[in-house]
Amino acid sequence: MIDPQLIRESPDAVKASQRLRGESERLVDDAVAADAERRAAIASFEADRAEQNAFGKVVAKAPKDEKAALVAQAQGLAARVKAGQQRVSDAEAQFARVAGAIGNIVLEGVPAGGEDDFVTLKTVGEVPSFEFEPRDHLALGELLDAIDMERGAKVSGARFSFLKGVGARLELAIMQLGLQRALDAGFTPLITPTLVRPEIMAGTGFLGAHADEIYRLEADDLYLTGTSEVALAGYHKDEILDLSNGPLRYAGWSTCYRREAGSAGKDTRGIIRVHQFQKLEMFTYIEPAGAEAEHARLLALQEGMLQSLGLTYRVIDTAAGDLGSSAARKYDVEAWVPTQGTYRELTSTSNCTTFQARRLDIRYRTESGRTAPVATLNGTLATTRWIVAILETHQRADGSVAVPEALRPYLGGLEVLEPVAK
RNA sequence: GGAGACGUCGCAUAGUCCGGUCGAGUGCACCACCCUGCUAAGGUGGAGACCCCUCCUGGGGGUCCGAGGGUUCAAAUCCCUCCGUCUCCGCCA
Repeated sequence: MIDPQLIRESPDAVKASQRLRGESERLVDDAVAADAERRAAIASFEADRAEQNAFGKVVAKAPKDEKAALVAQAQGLAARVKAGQQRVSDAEAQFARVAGAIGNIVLEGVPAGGEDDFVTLKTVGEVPSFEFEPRDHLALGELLDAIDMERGAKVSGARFSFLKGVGARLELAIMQLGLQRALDAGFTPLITPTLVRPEIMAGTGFLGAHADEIYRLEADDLYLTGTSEVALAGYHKDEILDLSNGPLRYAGWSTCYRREAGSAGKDTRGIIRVHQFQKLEMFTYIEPAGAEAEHARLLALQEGMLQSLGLTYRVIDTAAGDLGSSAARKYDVEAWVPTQGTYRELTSTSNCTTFQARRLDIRYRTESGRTAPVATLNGTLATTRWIVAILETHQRADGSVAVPEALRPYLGGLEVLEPVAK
């Protein structure tokens, strides 16, 4: 939810943002109208209510023989109050529906356009060259006996896998490395629930346009989360946070579930796009003024991880049309995947400014003692998909894979992953 | 899964049986001032959140007793649904 005051006072700014996203500008006019109706309904109801309250006191204090007449007199007033109350709740629902459909105001400098209109901010590392025909991550994973897609399919269906042996250890090592970096940067680790209530899912903005991406357990009316961001944002729902000692930073570790409903035929080979994976996610609650600096900080932590793993990558500034509704700006870090000859997303970090917090009613106390919505930011620190880039980048002619130094402590000192004879 | 108890404006509680004087009392913690004087006690006053209006360093009104409905002129109080917490029993890892 964007700031209602902004809709009222600067509808043109909101329209400009909608234009950049390629979304409806008329929604803004509708929201302005709904807001006016909402306020008119409230003013009218409250006047009636005040009258009723005053009258109620007269009735209570009246002598018995006058009560019956007064009660009869109050009935009309009561009917008016009830109708007014209905009008208010209708008007508020309408406003919430219309205003809620407006995406977050994109930040200055975000490129206009859709998925392909991103701007590359930088490219780091050399594109690796091989004196042999490089194998893709699944071929390597099978040589190493690290990835088993066939049995994944047998047990759970397409886009499920078993990580086995060094594959399983590699996933844990990546996660542990990320967790250590997060701890060093002052984040509090959280292992989060992966099943959440509908209002948490809706509050974090995941039940909008991409609702069909999400698994739902009908019998229990719970959703499986596609990222721990959902639980991390819901964690402080309805709270007034104390940010006087600085922002709150969490590192959420969870399994993530995605239906991949719209991606039939895309990335069908290997573990690039699967229904279930592990992810370590950073999440920050901060005063709005510090949000952009924090965004840079999250991005720097992500880059530090890729650098430590010896990966070649680029950083892109996602175009407005490709932002989720909660995000005001999003940077992706994409690693070079040799056998695909392209960069693939390993991390994503979004600045949601106050949009998400407003919907979840998460506030802090300003210096003047008032409450105001906080800003929230999130960013990936490690996921299962990283295995793809690591295996392919560090492979050798014999199918073995050099372990990046940063990971070795988490693999019992292992320096090379060797093919396994089956 | 069965049975029961409970949910009050930071925390702890009163109030609910029998609807109106609850515009929600009290204690602790908090803030300001006073008194005293020294790591404390006492006194006085003030304090919450949200929304609307406004002649906007202020004033006024409304809403909030877990959430949502209902009954009523009037609901913390009566009724219904839901959510949550606790206790006991059963079952399972």
